[in-house]
Amino acid sequence: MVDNILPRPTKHLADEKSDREGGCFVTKLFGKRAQNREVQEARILEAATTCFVRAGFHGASMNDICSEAGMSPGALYRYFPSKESIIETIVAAHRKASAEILDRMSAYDNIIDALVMVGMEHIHQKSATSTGDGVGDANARIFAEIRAEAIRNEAVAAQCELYEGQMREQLLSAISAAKNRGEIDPIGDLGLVAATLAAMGEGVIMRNFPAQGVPVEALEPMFRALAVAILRPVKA
Amino acid sequence: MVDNILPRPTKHLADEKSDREGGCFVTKLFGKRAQNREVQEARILEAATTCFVRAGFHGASMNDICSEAGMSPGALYRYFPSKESIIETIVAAHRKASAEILDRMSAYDNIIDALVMVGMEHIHQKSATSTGDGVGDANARIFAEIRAEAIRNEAVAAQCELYEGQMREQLLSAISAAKNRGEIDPIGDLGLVAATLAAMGEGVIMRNFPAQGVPVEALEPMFRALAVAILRPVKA
DNA sequence: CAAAAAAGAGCGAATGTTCGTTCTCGTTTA
DNA sequence: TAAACGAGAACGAACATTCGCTCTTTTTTG
Repeated sequence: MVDNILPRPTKHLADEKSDREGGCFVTKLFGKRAQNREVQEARILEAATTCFVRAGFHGASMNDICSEAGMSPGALYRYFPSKESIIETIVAAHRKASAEILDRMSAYDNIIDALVMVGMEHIHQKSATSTGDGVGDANARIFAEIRAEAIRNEAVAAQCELYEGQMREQLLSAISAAKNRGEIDPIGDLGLVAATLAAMGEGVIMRNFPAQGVPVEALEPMFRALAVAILRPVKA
Repeated sequence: MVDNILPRPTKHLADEKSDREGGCFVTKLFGKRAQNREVQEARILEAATTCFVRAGFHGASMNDICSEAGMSPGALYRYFPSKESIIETIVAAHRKASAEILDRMSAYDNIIDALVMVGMEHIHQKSATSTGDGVGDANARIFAEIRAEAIRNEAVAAQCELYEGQMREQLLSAISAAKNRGEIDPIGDLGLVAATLAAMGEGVIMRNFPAQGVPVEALEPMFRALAVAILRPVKA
């Protein structure tokens, strides 16, 4: 899955050569060829995301993706070794983008505001592997697909766990810090409190209210009420 | 060899005959054959549910379902005309079971208690088309699968909408009744409030906390806090 | 009521299609 | 000039579904 950096290896002389000429090595990493590779990979991921949003991971065929990317199967398979690897890349990008939203919590000195920001940013989030001009609810659709896929696909589950483990930790440490400085008085066990907040937030994200005509601003008080109810800020 | 070419024709006298003797009619509806049909259909649905929980709607093949049901494809296809129809039947049963939990809300004179009951009952809910001795989290798994399938499959989306429309109405009328009798002071628009409650509840159900070692009782205060935060009961 | 006919139930091999992937070969690039 | 790129036909496996057939149950007929 990771070794798609050197398609069709024929490894026997490769090491000798890269030892022999260093210029080749630099070209490999930063030259036109390498740049093109990145561009093509991005093109494939974007096309795949479009197809997956439309038909799901299993409903979209490799031919669909090829057509969407304007590429033949032979070409596409030079960049990704399998459909599975495309799915895993997209899942990882999606969950990573979610995790990065949590990084911004530290900019807030108020845990409630921080949580509201996390929720609202997720609502606004665009699919990490598409350039925005597709269906508006692409992110919510992909998210539902990922949750279902994680149940049956171990590799996808591992990708989710990788980033969601980080998210759990960040959430937990933010909450316990707020508790320690006397800002809140959460109901129940902190781990459960964090998990419940995350699960309830996910429920709203998946329901994709903006696509149903609900204005995004209307969701802010909902997130705030949720955070207040579970964390119980103490009066100043 | 050649003369058995016409084995299954001749429907022409059927109507006359069923008019002639009512006994046939009764036999058709309640006789051994009809009973057997129901038993077989249930057997297929249970086997299909097991396979779908294990591998998803698209990951499970008809052969898998046949093996699980101890039945040949030829036999199975006598009871369901397609895989699609099995999926739709299971989806409808699942969503119907959810909707029926809401029916019990009317037994409560307190809207908060009623909502907590709805949440907890969903946590305890077993898949409607299986006889319980399978994986404990079958219901949550199927639910995630349904949500993803509803995005791409119009028929499944319609089944969901049918029952979820009922659920929305029940929730909305319960909330507005409580508001009218001065029991609560909900934040924001009632429709949005109901939708948010449902979405957040779904998030918890899908996360399937009991399967992750969280005791079910621990979830009750979470549901209660959620309901209190969104509906804001007024002090007596 | 017995015999005959029809319909139902079941099996498992066969069918036609779709799909992910690979192969072959011509073209471009460094 | 050798490696990378790319196109598109081809391949083999898997899949949902159907077919031909046998055996059993129900219904009709003489």
